[in-house]
Amino acid sequence: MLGLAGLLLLQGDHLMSHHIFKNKPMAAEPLAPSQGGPLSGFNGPTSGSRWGASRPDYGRQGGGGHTGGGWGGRGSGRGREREVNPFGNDADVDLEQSFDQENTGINFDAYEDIPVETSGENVPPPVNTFAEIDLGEAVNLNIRRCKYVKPTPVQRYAIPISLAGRDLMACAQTGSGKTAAFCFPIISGIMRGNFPQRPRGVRTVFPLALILSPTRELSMQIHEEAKKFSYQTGVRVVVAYGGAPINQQIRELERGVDILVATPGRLVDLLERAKVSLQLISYLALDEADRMLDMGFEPQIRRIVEQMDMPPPGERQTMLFSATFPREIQRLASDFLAHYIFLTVGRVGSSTDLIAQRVEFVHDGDKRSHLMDLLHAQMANGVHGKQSLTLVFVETKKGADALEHWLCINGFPATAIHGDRTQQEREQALRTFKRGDTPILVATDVAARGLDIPHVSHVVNFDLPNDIDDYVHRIGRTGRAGKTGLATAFFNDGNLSMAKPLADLMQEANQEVPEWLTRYASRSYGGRNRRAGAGRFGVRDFRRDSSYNRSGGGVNYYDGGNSSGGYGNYSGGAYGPGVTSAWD
DNA sequence: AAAAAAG
Repeated sequence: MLGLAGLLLLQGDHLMSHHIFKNKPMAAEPLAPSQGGPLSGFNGPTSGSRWGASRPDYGRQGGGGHTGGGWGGRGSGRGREREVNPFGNDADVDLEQSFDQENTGINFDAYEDIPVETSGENVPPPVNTFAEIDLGEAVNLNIRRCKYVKPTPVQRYAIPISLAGRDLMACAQTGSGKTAAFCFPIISGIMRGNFPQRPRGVRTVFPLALILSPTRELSMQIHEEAKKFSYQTGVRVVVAYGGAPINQQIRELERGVDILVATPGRLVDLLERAKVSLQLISYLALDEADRMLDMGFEPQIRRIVEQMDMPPPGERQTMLFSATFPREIQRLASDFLAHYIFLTVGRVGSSTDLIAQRVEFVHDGDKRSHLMDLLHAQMANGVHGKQSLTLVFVETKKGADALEHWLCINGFPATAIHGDRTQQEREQALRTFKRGDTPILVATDVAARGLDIPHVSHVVNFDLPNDIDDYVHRIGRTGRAGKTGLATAFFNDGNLSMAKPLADLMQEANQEVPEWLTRYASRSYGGRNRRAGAGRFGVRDFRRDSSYNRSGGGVNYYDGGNSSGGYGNYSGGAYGPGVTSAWD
C-alpha cells in the first residue's frame, strides 16, 4: 500500500511540472482557493475560476482523447478499443433538432408544479435549460441523443450546486431525474479536471468517482445511463456488483475506470482484495441512501467512506440522495458531507393524474383467481404484449416463485425476480419482461425502487407492503414518462395497518376511495405508517430545527429566491405517487 | 416478518 502511494506521489509530482495539479486529494495542505476544482468552490466565486481556467483546455481532441481525467490518460499505451455506442445505430438521428423543438410526447407540464426548496449557505441559483449549463460539447450532444429537452426540477437545482463544487443532500424520489443530476457534473468535472496520472503496471485501479446504490439492478441501470451520458467523452464507467463473476469485473476495472458504480458488498470485497483504491475519489454519490440503511448497509458504507483510503469530506465532493430524511440519514449527512446544501423536491403533484389507483378487498385465498380476472380483462381490452407490461408485487420470495409458476401453468407468460434467484436469472427475467416476451413480472421489493421499466401499464399489489412509502415506490413503476398507468391493490384483514395511510394517500391523489376502506381507515389501526409532519415536502433540513447551524448564519436559509414558484398551484399531494419521469 | 447484499 505504501509503495503504491509512493509511486502515485512520484507520478503526481512529475505531472505537476506540466500541469496545474488542481485536484490532489492526498495533499495535506488545503488547496489554494484560486485553484477551484471540485474540492473547493464553497464560496461562490471560486467555482468560476475552475471553469475559466480549464476552458481553453476543454473540448479536447474530439472523440476519446482528452487530458487529465479519463481512463487512459495522455499517451497511454493501452489499446483503445472502439467504444460501444450505447444509443444504438440511430444515435445521431435528430441531432439537428434544437432543444426546444424536440417533443417526445412527455408530459412536461407535470413537472412545472413540483415544489423545490433549498437551504444552506450561498446556494447557486437554479437553471431553466440545459443550454444554460456549460457541461461541454460532448455531454451536450449526449443530452440531445437522450432526447432530454429540459432539466427536471432536481436537475435544475442539483446540477448548478454540484458544478459549483458544493456538497449536496438531496431528498428526491426515484424518477425525479436523480441519475443525470449527479452524473452530469461528475462527468463534466472529470473531463475538465486535472487529475494525477494514475499508476500503471499495478493491479490496483484508482477511480475518480464512486456511485453507490442499494441493489444490483439499480447499479446496472445507473451504469447504463452513465455510459450514455459519457459517450465519446473518454470518461470510462465500470459497474461492480455481487452475484456476477468477480474476475470479469476485475478485468473490466483493469481496462481503466473513472467512474465506478457499485453495490456496497462487492465493493468491500474489491477493496479487501486491493483491486480498487479510493485514494483518488473526487466525487462520491450515494443513491437511495435510506434504502441502503434499511438494508443494513450502514457498516459497509461507513467502512467504504470512512475507513478505507477515501479522501475526507471537504477534499472530495459528496452527493447524498435519499427519499426520506430520518435521523440515521441526518447522521450520515453530517458525517459524510461538508457545508452541504440541502435540497428537497416535492413529489410530482400532477402525476397523480397519471396513475389510477384502485383498491379491492380480496381474501388471501381468492387472490390468484382475482389476479387472473384482472389479466383476462386486460387481454380482452387488447392491452398485452410489449406495450403493456404488468408488474405484480408479492411479499415473499417463495410467494413470487409460487405465483410465477401458477401463472405459467395457467397460460400466462410470467417470470419472477427476487433475491433468491441467481443474478443471471434476475437479469434474464428483467430482459424478457422489458422485451415483452414475458409481459408479467412477479417481484418482491427488490424491484420496488428505482428500476425504470418502460411500458409498465399495470402494477398489482398482490400483497400490500407494510409501509406506505414502499407502496408509493411500487406504484411508481407505472405512469412513467408521462404515460398513464394503473395500480391495483389487494387489501384484506392482513393489511389493517395500511388502511389509513392508503386511504389518505389515495384521497390526496384525488382517487376514489372505496367506502369500506374509509371505514377501516377511520378505525385507525397501528401507528407505524404515520408520516409525522411530512407536510408538503415530506422532509425538511433538520439544521433549521436545531442548534446544528451553530454559526448562526442561515442568512440564506429558505431564501425565497431559490424556491421554485407555483406553490400556490400545488394542490397538496405531498404523498402523490410522484415517480414519473422520462429522465431517471 | 421479509426483503436486499459478499460468498
